Amino acid sequence: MTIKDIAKETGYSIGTVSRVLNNHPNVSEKARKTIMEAVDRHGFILNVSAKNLKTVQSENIIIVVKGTFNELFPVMVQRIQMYFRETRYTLITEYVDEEADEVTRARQVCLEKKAIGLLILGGNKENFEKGFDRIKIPAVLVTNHAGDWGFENLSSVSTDDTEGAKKAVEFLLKKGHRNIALLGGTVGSDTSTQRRLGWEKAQEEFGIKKKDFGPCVGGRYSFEAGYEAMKKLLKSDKKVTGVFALADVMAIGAISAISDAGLSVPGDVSVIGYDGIPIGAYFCPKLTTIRQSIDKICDRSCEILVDCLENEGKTRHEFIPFTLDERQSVKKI
Amino acid sequence: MTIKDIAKETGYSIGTVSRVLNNHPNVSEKARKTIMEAVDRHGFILNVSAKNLKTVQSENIIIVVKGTFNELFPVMVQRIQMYFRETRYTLITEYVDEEADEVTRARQVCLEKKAIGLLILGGNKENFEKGFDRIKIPAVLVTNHAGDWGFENLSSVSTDDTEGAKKAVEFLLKKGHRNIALLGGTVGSDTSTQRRLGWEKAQEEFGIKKKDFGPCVGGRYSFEAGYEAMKKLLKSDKKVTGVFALADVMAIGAISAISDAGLSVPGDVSVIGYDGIPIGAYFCPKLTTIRQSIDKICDRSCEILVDCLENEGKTRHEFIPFTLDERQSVKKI
DNA sequence: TTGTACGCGTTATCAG
DNA sequence: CTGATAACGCGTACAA
Repeated sequence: MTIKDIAKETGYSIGTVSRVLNNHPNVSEKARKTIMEAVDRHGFILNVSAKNLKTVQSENIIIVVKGTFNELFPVMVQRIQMYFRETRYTLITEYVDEEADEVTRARQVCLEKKAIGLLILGGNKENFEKGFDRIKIPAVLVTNHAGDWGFENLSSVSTDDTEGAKKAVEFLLKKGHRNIALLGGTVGSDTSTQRRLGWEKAQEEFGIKKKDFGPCVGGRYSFEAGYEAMKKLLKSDKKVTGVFALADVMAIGAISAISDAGLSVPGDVSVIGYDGIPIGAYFCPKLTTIRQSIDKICDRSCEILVDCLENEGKTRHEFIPFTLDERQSVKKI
Repeated sequence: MTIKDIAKETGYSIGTVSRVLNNHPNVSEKARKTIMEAVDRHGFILNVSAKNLKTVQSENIIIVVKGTFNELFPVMVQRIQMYFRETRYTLITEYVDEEADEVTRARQVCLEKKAIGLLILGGNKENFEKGFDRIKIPAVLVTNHAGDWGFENLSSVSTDDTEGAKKAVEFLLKKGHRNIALLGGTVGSDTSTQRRLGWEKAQEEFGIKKKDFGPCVGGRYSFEAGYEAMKKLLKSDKKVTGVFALADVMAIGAISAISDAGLSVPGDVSVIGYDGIPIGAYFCPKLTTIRQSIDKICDRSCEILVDCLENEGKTRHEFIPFTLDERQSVKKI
C-alpha cells in the first residue's frame, strides 16, 4: 500500500495525495475528503524511509540517552519532551548501552533522521574526542561539563560535580566526621573522577593530610555495587563514621548493608549520596544528598539548543547550582 | 557524502562500493581495502532511509516499551537484547508515553522499519481492540495476558496477576491480618483490575463478607502516590493492620508514610508489594513482595516470537509462575 | 571481478 | 487546484 495505490483508488494523482497527507494548501475540500477517507479505510501510513530520503531538512532533534539504568534519565527525558511539545520540533529519543559509543551512535541517528540538533544525556570525553568532530549540528551535552573539550558546536549544561562532591564531604566534615569513605566510581568515567576530586579537595582544605584520607571502594552506580562496597568496607578494619557515595543508588545499597550488619544509619554511620533521585525522599532513613536541579538542567539545555538553532547563538557551558538536601541519613558526632 | 562520492574518489563504481559495504563476496581484496579506507577516512555511514526503501524484507524485531517509569522495564529490555544478540535479528527499541496509544505507534514503527516481529511491554486491551487488527506480523504481549482478546497473531506471556494478588493477600490473612487495605490502581488499567480481583477473591475465600473488605485507596504506580494514599488511609478512622500495594513503588511510598507517622513496618502495619523491583531487596525494611520471574517472562516471550517467525508456531498464551519473596515488611499478629 | 541502469515511495517543481 | 516527472541514496539484476 503506497500513495500510488491511494491515488489510483481515488482517481487523483500521487501529487495530490501527497499534498493532502502533508496538509498542504491548494487542495480542494473534496479531494481532501475523498483521499482521507481512502487513507483511513486502509489505515495507510506514509513510508517514512521514502519521506526522509526525499526531505532535505527536517525539524528533528535527537536526544541520545546513555545507559538505561540511570534513575535520573527517565525524568529528564520526560522534562525535555515537555519542553519541545509545544514547538515545531520533533524529538526523537535514542537509548544506547552503557558501554556503547554514544557519539558514533548519535552521529548515525542524526544522519538517518536528518537531525538539526542534538542533546546527549551522559557521555564520556574519550568518545567525544574520538568522533565528535564529525558531528556538525549544534549539540548540547547534558549532565557533563564540556567546557575544555574544545568543540565549536558543543555546549554543555551540568552540575559542577567537583564542587557538589566537595560540599557533600564538607557537610560530613562539619558534622564532626573525620574518617570519610568514598564509595563508588569506575575508571574512565568523567563523573566519577570529578566527584572524587571534590572528596579530596574538601579533606585537603580541612587540613587532612593525603595519607589520612578515608578509604575508597570503587564500583558502578547500582544498588548492588553499593551494598557490596559497603560490606567490604565494614569487614575491613578501617573505622569510618561517614560515607560519601558517588550516587544515590550506591548510598541506598550501602545503607542496606550497614543495616544488615546490625548497625544503624545515621546512628553508627552517616551516609550522604549524590544525585537526588526520587526514592531518596522515601527511603528509610530519608537520604541526605546533593540534589542536582534536574529540571533546570533540562530547561537550560533546551534553551541553549534552540538559541543555537534559531539565532545562531554561541556555544555555552553552564553550571546549574545544586542543593544540599539535608534529610535523615547524616548525624552530628 | 553518498556512495557515489566514495565511488568517484576511489575510482570504483557505486555497485562495487555497495558490495563492499554490505560484505558481499565477489569483490577483490584490493577494491575492498581501497574502499574501506575511503569510507573510514570520511566516516561515511549509509543512508538508512534509502537502504530501507530498497530492502524488501528486514530482520528487524521491534520492541515497544510503554511507560518509561516502570522500574521493571529497563531490566526486561536488557534481557531481551541479550537474547537476540547472538541471532540474526536486529532489535529496535521504541519507548512510548504512558498515555500514548502503543498499538498505533507499534504499527507505525513496524511499517517504518519493515519489521517482521513485535514485542510489546505493557499495553491495554482498549488500544489493542482499537487498532491491533491492522498489525499482521507475529507479536507477543509481554507482561499482560491476551488469551481472550482473540487476535490470531498475538501471543502473550505474563504473570497471573489475579493469582499473584490473591496469594499476597492470603499471605497477609494467614499471618493473622483481617483488615487489609488495597493501595493503588487506576481505572482502565487491566493490571490494576486483575490484581484488585485477587484481593477480593482471597478475602471471599477466607469467608470475609464483601462489606467487611478492607478499604481501598487508588493511585498510579509511583512512590508519591503510594505515600499520599497511605497518608490518607492513616488519617481515616479505618484501622488496618495489613496493606497490599498493587506495585512495589507504592509499597515503598506507603512504608515511608507509615514511618513518617511515627509508626513502624512491620511493627504496627505490615506491607506487601507486587513486582519484585530491585530496590525492594535493599529497602529498610526489606520489602516482602510477589516477585514476577522477569527473566523467564522475557525468555519465553522471545522463544515464542522466534518460533512463530521460523516455524510458523502457533499463538500461545502463557503464565509464568511468580514467587512470594518473604522478607521483612510483614509480621505475624 | 566490475560497471550500468532501473526502481524502491516520497516530495517538490513545474506546467497546465 | 491538479498532474506529470525529476530527484533523493541505495541495492541488485544483468551485462561486460
